[in-house]
Amino acid sequence: MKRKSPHYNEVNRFANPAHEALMGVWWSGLKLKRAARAFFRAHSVSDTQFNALVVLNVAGRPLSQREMGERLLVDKSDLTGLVDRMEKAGLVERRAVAGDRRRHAVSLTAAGRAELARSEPDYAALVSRAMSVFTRSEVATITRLMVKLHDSLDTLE
Amino acid sequence: MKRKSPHYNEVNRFANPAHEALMGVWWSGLKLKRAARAFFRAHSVSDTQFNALVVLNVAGRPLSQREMGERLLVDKSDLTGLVDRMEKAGLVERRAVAGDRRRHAVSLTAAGRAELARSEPDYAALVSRAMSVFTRSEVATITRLMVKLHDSLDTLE
DNA sequence: AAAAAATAGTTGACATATAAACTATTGATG
DNA sequence: CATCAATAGTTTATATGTCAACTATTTTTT
Repeated sequence: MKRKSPHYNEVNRFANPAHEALMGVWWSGLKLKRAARAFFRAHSVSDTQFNALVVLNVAGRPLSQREMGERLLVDKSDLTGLVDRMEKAGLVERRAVAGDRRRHAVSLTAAGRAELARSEPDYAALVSRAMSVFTRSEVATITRLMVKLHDSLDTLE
Repeated sequence: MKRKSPHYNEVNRFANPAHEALMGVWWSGLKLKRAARAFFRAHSVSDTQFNALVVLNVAGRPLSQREMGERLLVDKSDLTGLVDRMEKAGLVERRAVAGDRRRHAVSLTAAGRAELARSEPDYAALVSRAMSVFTRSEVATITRLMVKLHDSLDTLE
């Protein structure tokens, strides 16, 4: 199987090993996004919308748009359009929140749950395939190092 | 220093360790993008444009838009707008390619080189700060595992 | 309680990203 | 060389993402 694009560390010559490692994560993130996008093109939701469905499902309760934004790592202003599109597609619904008229409670509809059930098995298979090159120990290492990077990036701001 | 957002592995409960690891990379990529965006807001280029300048500089020769797209992992159609904006800002220029009238050769201008020289030291400092939580060995591990993931994702398509 | 600050969401302006359809050009193949 | 395929770039439509300014509402402070 041929590579479509050069490696980031072939394109660049990194003087700083830390920079090389960071760019590896950056590029992997981009590649994951592209792979997810390509995968979800065959489904009736985008990767972003799928993630939103997962977030709502995992929460197990309606979430405000702010809460969704926190969990999806996107700006609150993006939720307006995203929830609009998903509501139009019948995947979620907005409801009024008793006691706070600023807030909307966003929840899954039956159709949203159905779409999630339809996509998840294929998605899980894709993830397994992508990660099959790693040993169990390497998988654990990735998780540990990414949590560490996560924390480091949070303290940067 | 307080965390602004919950960990991805707090928000989700992953049944599959491989999925958890993959989401760690996904979220780190998102966080890196956000950090880069915030950093470059103080400069006269965006993070995407900075990366484009780096790619041109590392190549050491004019690149076609297709070549830039390959190295930046974006679709060729995005290069039209990106190069437009950068050309308007005086950072790069398009020139005709002798022998192929389809192609444009995109190269850095003096202003582009100057912007790169101005941004790079601060950027390098930021990278060092973000990666300072890792040992030398961990840095090498990240690079190794990300190259492996890279290859795995390429063979998926 | 009145004033000030914080919060939730929307809007508008813009940058970025993809896919599909299109034009122009070049290369490959009979 | 004549046709057909591939390539480079643009355009258009749509989705995603950010920020700043704004409205409405709630909470905090005084």
